[in-house]
Amino acid sequence: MEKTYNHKNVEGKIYENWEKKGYFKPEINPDGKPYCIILPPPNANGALHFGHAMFTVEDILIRYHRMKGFQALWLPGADHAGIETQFVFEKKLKAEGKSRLDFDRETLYGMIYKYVEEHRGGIENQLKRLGFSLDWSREKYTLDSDIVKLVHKTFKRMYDEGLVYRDFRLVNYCTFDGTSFSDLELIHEEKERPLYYIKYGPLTLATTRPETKFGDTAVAVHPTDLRYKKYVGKEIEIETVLGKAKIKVIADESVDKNFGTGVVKITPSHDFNDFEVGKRHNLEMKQVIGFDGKMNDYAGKFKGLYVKEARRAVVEEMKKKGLIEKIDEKYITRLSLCYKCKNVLEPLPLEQWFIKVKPLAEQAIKAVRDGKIKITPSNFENIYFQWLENLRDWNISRQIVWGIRIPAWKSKKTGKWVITEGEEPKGQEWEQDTDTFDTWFSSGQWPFVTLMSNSSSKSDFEKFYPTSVMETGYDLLRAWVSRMVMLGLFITGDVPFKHVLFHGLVNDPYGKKMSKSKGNVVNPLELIDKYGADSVRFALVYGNATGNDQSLSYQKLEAARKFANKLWNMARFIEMKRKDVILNEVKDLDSSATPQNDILEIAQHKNDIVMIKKTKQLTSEITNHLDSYSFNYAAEKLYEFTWHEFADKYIEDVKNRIDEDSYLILTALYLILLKLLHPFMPFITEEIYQRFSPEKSIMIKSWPE
RNA sequence: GAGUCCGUAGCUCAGCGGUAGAGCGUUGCAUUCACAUUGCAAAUGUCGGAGGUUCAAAUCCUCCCGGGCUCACCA
Repeated sequence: MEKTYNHKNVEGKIYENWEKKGYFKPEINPDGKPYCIILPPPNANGALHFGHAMFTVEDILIRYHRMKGFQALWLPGADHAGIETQFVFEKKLKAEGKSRLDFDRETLYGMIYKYVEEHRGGIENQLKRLGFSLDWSREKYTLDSDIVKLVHKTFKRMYDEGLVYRDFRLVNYCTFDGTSFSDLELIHEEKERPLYYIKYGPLTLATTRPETKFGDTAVAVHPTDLRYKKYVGKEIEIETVLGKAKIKVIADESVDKNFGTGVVKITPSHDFNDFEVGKRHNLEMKQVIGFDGKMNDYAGKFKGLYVKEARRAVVEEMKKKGLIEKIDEKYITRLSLCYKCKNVLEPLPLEQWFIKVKPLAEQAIKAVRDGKIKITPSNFENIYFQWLENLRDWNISRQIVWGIRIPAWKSKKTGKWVITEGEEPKGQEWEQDTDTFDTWFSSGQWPFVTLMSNSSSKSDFEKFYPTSVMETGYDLLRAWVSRMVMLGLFITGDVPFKHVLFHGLVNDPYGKKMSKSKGNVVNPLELIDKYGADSVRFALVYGNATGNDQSLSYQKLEAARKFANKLWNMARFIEMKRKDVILNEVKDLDSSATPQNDILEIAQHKNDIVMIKKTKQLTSEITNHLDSYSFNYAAEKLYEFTWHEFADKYIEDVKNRIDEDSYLILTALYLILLKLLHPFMPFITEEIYQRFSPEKSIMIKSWPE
């Protein structure tokens, strides 16, 4: 053996061998109980980042269970990542001087599809570099035709059961990206925005958005506000930038008497609150801002101006006409921004498909309350409950082409909608909805659609559903995990997973969130090159409690690398002593004839007996830690024991009194350590193991007892 | 505005009711006999602050201070 461990000579070769032998397939343990984790599908177009590297936790669980003899399935997949990917592609188009509007739907979709296909293998190879024991033969993609079919089916069934409806209402619309977003996909930002006090005939009201005044269809006051009681129910005459007009005064509970003047303009087409007020009072909807972000006919001479320009122009005009009483320049308002392009989102009225979430959320809450799903760390349960309890209906229509097109068809004759499982309805002329599903609508079905669509093994769904654990970053609790619970329960009648396990984020060495814009992103692949995958994995797990964020630590990586080297040299010592003590050639040092109990029988020396006991104790500790998802405890304990108990004390002791028996005991105990370490550091442990026990793999039914 | 997490050795973090821990760093000594080293030993903390509960609190409760993250349709 070489004097130091060199991961570069080992990792690629080992992984290739594992795959070739089919070790990652659950079928290698045909008699075992099923154990299944579905990999959170990375963006097919993306690159490896630390969120993915944290999936190490899943590999630890899978390897541990596989070693224990479970039929362990870790199912990989990739997500088309709708708006995310289309956004990247449009940027590319822009760089080439083109735009999405230059292409028809099919062409654009085809181009993005091809573009993604070119990148898709990348992320998969990167996951392999981390040593992940994923069953690649079962890999799925959200745009696979069988997945799409199942997603369509879900939508149809929800529609048939009254959970899907089409409605005309305000959506958060990005006029730059040309699509609406769900409530989750917004960034809220506080900004200084002038608050204008505008004269409306005899009244004065405060607003940050004077340019929407063309869409006002009422002015509202609080029902108990004595100041304005005499106006309620009447029409008042007002002077506007476009001349004289009349407007109704209404009374509504939602008005805050203490804000501004206690008078609000009601613009049902451009404000969420006003939309509700408008509904209550049967107000007319006047849309004055178009989906292109420009003012339309209602704005008179301001037509064609972008919202920002229009605001400036309107304010100027009002000032001239003496319609502005005062301006509070320091007013702080909260804006909703597009999470992709950071522009201000416009609430615009649009017909969309919505999912009635209440009945689904109730079931999802119940599943956790009843303990059918456990969440670790448990404090995330509160966030889960809180969100589901206050959930509003889910807008699932996206006005982009990159995604699964909604199987809804509108009759050209009657204008009525028909939902199918994907095929065009017959009989008359139909027009398909041009929108696609919110990405989370398909990924929210991931656990059951992946298992159902794996035709290679028809019983995957029966066997592995509900899956054992869903492990992911806590940032996906709402967008993804809660949706999986809701949709999984709805379609299958059972929870999609029994346990949710959250890991934290990996920040940069200074504790700052890694982001491209800050330029502090570290590519895990570089670290794998430098320290080896085992060390990266170990460093991510060691010294960090489950679910907590951590800062990338080069010291920790270095420590893990040294640990790997230590492990290597322990093996080297054993290898070197082999010839000295063993007279007859022993090929397989891990012969099943020397499990712990048998060693105990040949053990005579007091120190050997003690060490055997200690190792046994260690084994049960590690087993317990893994069963309770305390990966950091397990890693720390293994590190401590291997180095400071086993190497520093025991090997030093045996060194001076080595004979055939003590050698066999030492080797057997060392092999136990290797096995306990294998889920954490798969490459080096397998490499060493195969040197001691050729033709075998450390990962098959080898967990020590 | 609400929620949530964090504040423990120089740094990064474990510990979460019973005499303060790890890694890295620091300081000695030993060693090249498995270990581009390793081993042995040492130093370092009123466990963010103030109250409270308890025989006992870094650990539970309350408040405050500092930092992170998340959520939220007040014009």
